[in-house]
Amino acid sequence: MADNAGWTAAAATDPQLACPTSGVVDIVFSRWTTPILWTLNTHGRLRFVELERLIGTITPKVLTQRLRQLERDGMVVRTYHPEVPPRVEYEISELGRSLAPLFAHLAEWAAANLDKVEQARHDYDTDTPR
Amino acid sequence: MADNAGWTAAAATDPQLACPTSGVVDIVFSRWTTPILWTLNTHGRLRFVELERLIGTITPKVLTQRLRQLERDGMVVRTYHPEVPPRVEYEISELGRSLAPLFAHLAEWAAANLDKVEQARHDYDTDTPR
DNA sequence: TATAGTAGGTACCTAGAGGAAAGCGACTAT
DNA sequence: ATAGTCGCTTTCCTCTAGGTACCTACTATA
Repeated sequence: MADNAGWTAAAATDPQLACPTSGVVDIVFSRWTTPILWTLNTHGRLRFVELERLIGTITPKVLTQRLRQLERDGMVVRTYHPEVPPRVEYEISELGRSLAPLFAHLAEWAAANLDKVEQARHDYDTDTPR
Repeated sequence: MADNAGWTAAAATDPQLACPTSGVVDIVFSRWTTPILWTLNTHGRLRFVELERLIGTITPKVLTQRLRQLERDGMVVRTYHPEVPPRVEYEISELGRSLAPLFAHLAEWAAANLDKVEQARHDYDTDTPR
C-alpha cells in the first residue's frame, strides 16, 4: 500500500472506491469528529458537559451520537461512574492518539496554504463572470 | 503552530471552532473531493467523462459541483477547448499536489490501523448489550 | 417548594446534500 | 433520418444529518 510516495495506483483497480483513503476519511473526518478528538487530546480526560462547552456549538444529541461512534471505532474511551449525579468521563484512546502526527501535518498544511486557498477563491470570484 | 507534537493549545482560545484543522477538512475532505483529487493525481490530466468513469459511482451533476468547488479553491485547473464536440480537461494544481505527502500519511495510517478499527467495532458490537 | 445540575434519550421537524433522469447545442457518423 | 458524443444544466425526488424541545431519576442547594 505504502509502496511509493503516497498516491498508489490502486485507484485504477477499484472503480467503486477510487480512493484508498476513503475508509479513513469516514472515520476520522466526518462532521464533528475532528473537533471532538482535538479537544479530547488537548484537554485530556473530560466530562460530557465540559466537552460540550469547549466545543461550544454542538448539541448534546449530536455529541452523544458522535461519541458513541468514536467509542465504537476505538478512538475514544468512555468511563461511567454510577454516582448521583451520574459522572461520565471521555478520553482519547491510544489509537486516537496515534492520529496526532497526522493532525499536525494537517495543521501545518493549513498554516502554510489556507491563505492561498483564500486568494484562489477571491480570484475566481472576481475574474469569473458569474 | 507546529510548536509541539501537533496538537496545539489553540482549541482553548477559540470556543466557536475548537479545532484549527476544521477549515482544511471542509476543503479537502468534504464528500467526493478526496476521490477526485486522488484520481486526478494518479491519472494526470483527464476529461470530464474519463473522470466520471474512473470514479464510477458519481453522478455528472455532483461531479460538476465538486469540480467547480475544487477549481474555486485553487486545487484543480480547468482547461476548456472550444471544439465540437466540446473538450474540457481537468488537472490537479500545484496547490493540490502539495497535499500528496498528507494523503500518503493518511494512507499509511489506514494501512496500519484500519484493522484495529474493525476489531474495535466487532468488540463493541458483541460486548455491548445493544 | 422549587430550581439547578448531570448524562443523556426520544419525538418531531426542517434544510440541504445528493441521486435519477431528461434535455441541450452543435456537430459527426451511419 | 437517426443515433451518438461531450460537458454539462435543470427538474424532481428522497434520505438523512442535525436542530429544537422536552423527558428521565436523584440530589444538593436556596
